[in-house]
Amino acid sequence: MNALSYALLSMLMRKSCSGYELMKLLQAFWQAKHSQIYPLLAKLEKEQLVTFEHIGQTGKPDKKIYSITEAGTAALREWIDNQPASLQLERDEFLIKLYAIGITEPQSAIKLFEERREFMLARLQRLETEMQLMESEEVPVTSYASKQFGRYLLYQRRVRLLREEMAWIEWVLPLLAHDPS
Amino acid sequence: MNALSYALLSMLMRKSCSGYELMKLLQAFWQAKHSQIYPLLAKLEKEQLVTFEHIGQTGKPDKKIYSITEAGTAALREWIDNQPASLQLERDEFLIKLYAIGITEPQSAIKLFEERREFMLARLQRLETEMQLMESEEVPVTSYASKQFGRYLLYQRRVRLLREEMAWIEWVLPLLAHDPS
DNA sequence: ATTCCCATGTAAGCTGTTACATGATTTA
DNA sequence: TAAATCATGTAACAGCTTACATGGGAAT
Repeated sequence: MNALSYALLSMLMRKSCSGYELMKLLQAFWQAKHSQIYPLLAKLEKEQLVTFEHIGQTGKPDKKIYSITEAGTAALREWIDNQPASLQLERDEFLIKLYAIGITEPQSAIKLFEERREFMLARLQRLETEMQLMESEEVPVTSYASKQFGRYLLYQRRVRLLREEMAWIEWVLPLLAHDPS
Repeated sequence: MNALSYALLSMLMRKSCSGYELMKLLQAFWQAKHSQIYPLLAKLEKEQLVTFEHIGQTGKPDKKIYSITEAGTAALREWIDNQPASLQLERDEFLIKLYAIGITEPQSAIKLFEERREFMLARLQRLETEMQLMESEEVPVTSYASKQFGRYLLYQRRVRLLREEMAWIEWVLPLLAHDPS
């Protein structure tokens, strides 16, 4: 059982999903390609941590809707409660470029930051619409009782971090523009 | 040439380092184990993007000090200027647990967040001492002219994001504590 | 006494990406 | 007409982790 397995189980706690849907939703906090997800779901099904139901569709390919089982729920709870939260890694090519920013012309540096700002802004806007959707649902998501609570906290964190990165970019840009060289 | 190769070249632009030192410094923005770094350095040396000098030491193992070559510098600049900054991924097991936080007792949730806070606080303090060290150096790091400028911006970003995550944790904790259940 | 730091390297195995494969419907 | 979306799967390869290997000096 690797981290991605638990990420899938975690998603399925909120609602039953197809592999395709899981791939989309996972982008928010544990990016994975379909070629990794489909075989893993099959493995989890073999281990009876999830089950699936075949859904025939017209005009679209058929799909499998996966649900978490009681054994799956137990395995997930066990992991959350007892496994130390070890792993935490970041892979961001922008940061590599940033480190060696002095190697380029100031113009290139400014371009790099402006592209980053556009990218982050687009992300932030997508996130904010998703959050509004979440908050407009019947069941309030802002209390521990809600099944959406964890997701809500996760999105709050992402919005905060994105805004902070935007603020950092706005702080950096003048330092590049007013360069005397 | 993968991203890690450019990360190594990027580090070597600032100063020549041993593989061991590179591994330590890389933790700041592109975590990699020594078993990945040493063979890659050998490969970069074969391609003449870096050179090394053998340094004999007493009481400590000998080491190789790697330096970036002109070809290496050119390759790095080319990558920074012309390759679109695609990749950006996060792998944080805490976020998986967060998503399914409703599955655990509020006590477990609180424990999870408090551990996260301690971890982040320790990181923040380490970073802040490193930043003070950087700022106390003779050469000012806060302008484009400095070789440390990129590193300084990177650390500024990290401090900001860490502080924001701390603020988020402080915002979440009361929501968990004042839970009516 | 045990663990950590320095310092480099190899081998086995797991994780993750890219490419191959299929195919109707919708959007640009 | 080309590309994107939905939807699943396999195969080959690259990236990354864990374990094996060595060994003195310093700190706990």
